[in-house]
Amino acid sequence: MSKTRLSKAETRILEQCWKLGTCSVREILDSLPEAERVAYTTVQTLVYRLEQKGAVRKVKKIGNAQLFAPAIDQSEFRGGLVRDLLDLFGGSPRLLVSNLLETGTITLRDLKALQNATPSRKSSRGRGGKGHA
Amino acid sequence: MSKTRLSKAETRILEQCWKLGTCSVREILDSLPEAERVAYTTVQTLVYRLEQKGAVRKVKKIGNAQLFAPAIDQSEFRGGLVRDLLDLFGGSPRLLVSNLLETGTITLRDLKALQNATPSRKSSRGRGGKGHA
DNA sequence: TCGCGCCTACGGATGTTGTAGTAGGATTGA
DNA sequence: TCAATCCTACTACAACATCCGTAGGCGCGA
Repeated sequence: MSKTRLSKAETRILEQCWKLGTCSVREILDSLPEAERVAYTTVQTLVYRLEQKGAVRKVKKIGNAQLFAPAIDQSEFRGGLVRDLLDLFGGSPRLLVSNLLETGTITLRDLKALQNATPSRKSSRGRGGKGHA
Repeated sequence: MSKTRLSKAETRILEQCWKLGTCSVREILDSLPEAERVAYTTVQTLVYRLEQKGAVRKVKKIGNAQLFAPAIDQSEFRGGLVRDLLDLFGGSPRLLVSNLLETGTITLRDLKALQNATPSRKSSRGRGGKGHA
């Protein structure tokens, strides 16, 4: 699972699912900001495709409305994206962060803050957190 | 420029161009690892599209073979990718680096090393060419 | 000069994505 | 009970991406 790539629009919908938790097509549609409003059936199609790809799943039926819930974890998903991106950085996360620094996207101050905020995991393979990759 | 998004396959070809420098379609093809080998004309099409998009340009003709060279800078290109990815991290580079840390993709030690390696970006424009890690 | 092999231009089959319409079943308020 | 709603399933379709084939041009060695 979670191996299939999601398109831009699909990702957008999945994001709303994360935001909303268990939700219906209508709720997703309504949660989209004006500027991104599309037709009900458009959202429906995207949700459908997300289900095909295993990114969301049907969890319940209320009346005749189907409720969906994200089937993949946000951080798991992000991890996949990062991995993809990393490929383009020769697999070097350091190069990636370097780029962030070079372009001023992130600052040394940020990094420092992160270090302090990060529970010093000595054994980096700890796998103690939420979810699972 | 460098505003046009490149597809996965196109990016793959562009990468080879960066690796090879000025090169012909055939050279690109030959440089692809076995596993990714495609037809000559496929590479040709992709190179052609890269040219359309301004990512490579014709630089010379040897015999009847056209030589191409990358027209956009690798780090410039990467910057765009990072920006895209960042959108999915709520625009927060810190979240991104956080993810890197959480997943053990990068370590605190790495970060520290980067900090030391980074000239406290007041003035230095680290225009370093091919600093491969 | 000829033919062979490599090159380019063009075209096309197939798949994916974005967007949405329609038909018809289920739900429900009056 | 009935019509107004809302939902799902299916279909449509254009734009784009991927991958490759063919036709014909060009350069070079025999």
